Amino acid sequence: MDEKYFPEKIEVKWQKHWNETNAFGVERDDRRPPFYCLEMLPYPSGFLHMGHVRNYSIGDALSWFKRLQGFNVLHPIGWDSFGQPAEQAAIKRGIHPRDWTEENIAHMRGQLKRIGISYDWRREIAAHTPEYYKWDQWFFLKMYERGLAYRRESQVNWCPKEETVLSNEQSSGGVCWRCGAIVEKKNIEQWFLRITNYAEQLLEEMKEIEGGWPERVLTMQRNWIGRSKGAYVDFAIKDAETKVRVFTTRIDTIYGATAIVVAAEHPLVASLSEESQLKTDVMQFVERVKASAQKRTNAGDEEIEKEGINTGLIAVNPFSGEAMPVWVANYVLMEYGTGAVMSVPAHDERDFEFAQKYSLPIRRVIERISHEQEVIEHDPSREDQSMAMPHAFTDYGILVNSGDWSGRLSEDAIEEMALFAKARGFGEEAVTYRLRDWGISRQRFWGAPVPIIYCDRCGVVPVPEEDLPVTLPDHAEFTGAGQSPLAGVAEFVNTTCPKCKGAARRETDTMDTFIDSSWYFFRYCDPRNERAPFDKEKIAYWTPVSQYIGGIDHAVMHLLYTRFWTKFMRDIGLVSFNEPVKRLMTQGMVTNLVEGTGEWKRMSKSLGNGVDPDDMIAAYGADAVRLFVLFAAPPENELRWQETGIEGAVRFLRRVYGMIWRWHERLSDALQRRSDPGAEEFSVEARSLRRKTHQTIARITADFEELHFNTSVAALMELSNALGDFQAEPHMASVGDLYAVREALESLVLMLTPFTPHAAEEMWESLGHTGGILSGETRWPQTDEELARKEELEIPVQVNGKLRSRIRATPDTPEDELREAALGDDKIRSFTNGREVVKVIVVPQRLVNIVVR
RNA sequence: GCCGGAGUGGCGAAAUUGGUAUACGCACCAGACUCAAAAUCUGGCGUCCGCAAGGAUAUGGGGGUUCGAGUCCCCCCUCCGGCACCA
Repeated sequence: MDEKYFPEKIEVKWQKHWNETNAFGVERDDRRPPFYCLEMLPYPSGFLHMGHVRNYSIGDALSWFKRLQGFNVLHPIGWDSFGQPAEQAAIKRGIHPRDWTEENIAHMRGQLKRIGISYDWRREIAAHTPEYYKWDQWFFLKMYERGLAYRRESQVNWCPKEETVLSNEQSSGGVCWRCGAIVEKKNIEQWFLRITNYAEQLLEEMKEIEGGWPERVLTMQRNWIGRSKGAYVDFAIKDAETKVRVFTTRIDTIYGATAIVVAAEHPLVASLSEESQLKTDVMQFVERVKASAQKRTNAGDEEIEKEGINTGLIAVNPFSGEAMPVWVANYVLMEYGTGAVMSVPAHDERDFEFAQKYSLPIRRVIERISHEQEVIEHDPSREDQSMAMPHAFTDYGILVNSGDWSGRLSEDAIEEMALFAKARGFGEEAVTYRLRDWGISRQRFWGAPVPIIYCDRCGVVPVPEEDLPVTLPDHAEFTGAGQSPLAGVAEFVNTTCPKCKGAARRETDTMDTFIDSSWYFFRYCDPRNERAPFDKEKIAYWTPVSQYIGGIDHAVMHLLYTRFWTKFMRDIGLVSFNEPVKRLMTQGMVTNLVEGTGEWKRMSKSLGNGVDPDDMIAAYGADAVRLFVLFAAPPENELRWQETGIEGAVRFLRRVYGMIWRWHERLSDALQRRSDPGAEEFSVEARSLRRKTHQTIARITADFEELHFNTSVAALMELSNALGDFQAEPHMASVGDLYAVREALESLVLMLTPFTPHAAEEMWESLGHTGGILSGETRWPQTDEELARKEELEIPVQVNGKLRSRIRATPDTPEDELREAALGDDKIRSFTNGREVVKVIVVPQRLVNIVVR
């Protein structure tokens, strides 16, 4: 041990030690409890940023803690190495995506090792390797077999900048999740996964993770799935064989329907236009709406002005028999429900706005319950009055003007009217979802090829399992044009049909990279398996993931897909649980001041407020950086980067290191073989130090379970402050003193391990232990409740709830003694003098409150 | 608009879940060491009154429950995040 703390020296030394001893390598071991600590796998952009450092520091702290508690801790890392940036590099610089990706991985791997994150590196995986993406393709085939993967032409979200399709999740808010370009609509043939089959389960089984996942993530997923319970109702079209089906959550308002409104893309419009029954102005309107919908964005735009046109068709309300016009309008979405709605202006804001603009009748059919009597008896001109309403009345209430249904409550009518419709054959109860099927085709090179072959004779033919993987060619031309570069590689495209052996073509689209990340953490459990994605027994031991840590940006995309994937894996018998992740923590972002603005913003190159982890490690050491990152804020909060904060972390480490230096010789030789001192050998100060030690252990152990790292560090600082205040000089210390100091230092060092593993290893060695912290029987320190108990307490005494004095007591001073001591206290007497004591509240070990009048 | 989260010193934040509000750290101020600076160490640090002892006051605002509220209940305000013509 050096006298001074030299992080660069210590860190290299222990990283080498861990590497040589395979310190973090684990295997399935049925005698030990597993703990699976997982951080979201990084995209190999080339450089680690502070967000990564924070993510992995959190995971590493938890991993070390669980490891020291005796768990068999799986802590792996890998690379989400397919995707767009590699292909951009290929287009711009003519470098093959694979070369670019692998160079980046090599560099980032080195960075991770320099931070000293305790990964089992033997389990490292990368999505772009055929050994990995073979299983992406395998899963695709399994879904195809079960009808969960299908191909259809549809309007998709198209990123004009990247020239590729985006899934619904990836174009949330009308902009590309990656580059921020405004998303366009385009019709294209592509592959989908039937995630909507799992909509109900994705919602229902959330119950199992409530409490373990942040509320806001669950809420976002709930909103995204967007379950809505209501009913379908069929409106017949007059003088035609056809009818139009609407979806409504408010069937109770159906007597107030004064029009049917359909989307521009609605089949009714198309079919009638073919028969030339539609007027040309309607046709023109429909084309105009369709065209503007393609350009439409809702990224911060104002609400689009509602527009519509009367088709001249007449629909018939199946409940009332009333006839009403059919309109086409831009505010009805083809993608949701049936693409047709019944317009009830009196009870829906949008319909109200539309009706006002086009002077459609507004008829009130629900009244507020409290005014029920008045309304029915004193308001004969109700219809006229409701014409003047400034807003729609959207609450539940009581039905009026609704034929036989008048007088019913909305809640009851909603159920009964749907049943009635079903009995009469013109409708039924229905549940709709906002969730759409997952479009996974990408017109890109750098992804897993969709394992499908098109044969002129046999049609769509899946690649046989034994022919997997369908590998990417070594050469392709990267032009950036709007189709997959694979289409230009003849030896890839041209193949033989697995069925008829005739000439055939391969699918040239690749799969969304979110497929890679939907199941990667299962692969970590068995990363080199060549016969299956993983061994079932192995994942049964390790999964579900005990704790997952990552950014909030994946709250909907990745975390929804992986839940879906797990449910599918369950259905084909690969796992026996519903949810892949028991506990999720979403870390806050790392921000830095943007120069000249006074604003804290996420670190980024373009804002010039980025901080390079390598620079920080070079300046302060990895341990100090990690300590600061975990101490400065609770993990889910924003972390404001402050270099003075790191300096504080270094100061603390130097202080602790200095204390070890001061004591280590005396402690390691004098106490090594001595049995525990008797109680009488401990001075008051030594007993007090031991108390602090054991209180700290208890506190930190509890904090770790809740991932409260910041308060853990604070507690360690307190313990080190207590050690600093401990007066004895090493050479004069009594046996009791030495024992107490040793206990405090060893506990301090062990509990520092999750935060500053390199420094902890070094100090642990200085205290006379060989082979490293993980060797032998080293364990997280245990609290001795007896020693942690306070010997003497200061009990606050309040008069009428205000603190007025304190009295000394022991933890087992009986209640009445506390009461007498409080009442007898001089200061208290000055407040109670001449007043009547009404009541004395004594909370043992806590406080006394005297109520006077 | 709907849903979720949060408002505590100059700043990041604590508060054993109803019991001493502001732990720990950063910044700042004073002192020691130094020719000086840095580093280090010691002390101070919510606000107001006071030389002090001490007192008053304070957890976004208002009300309530309670012996006692940052914490529980009601109303309001502000900020952050998500979704948004979803019928």
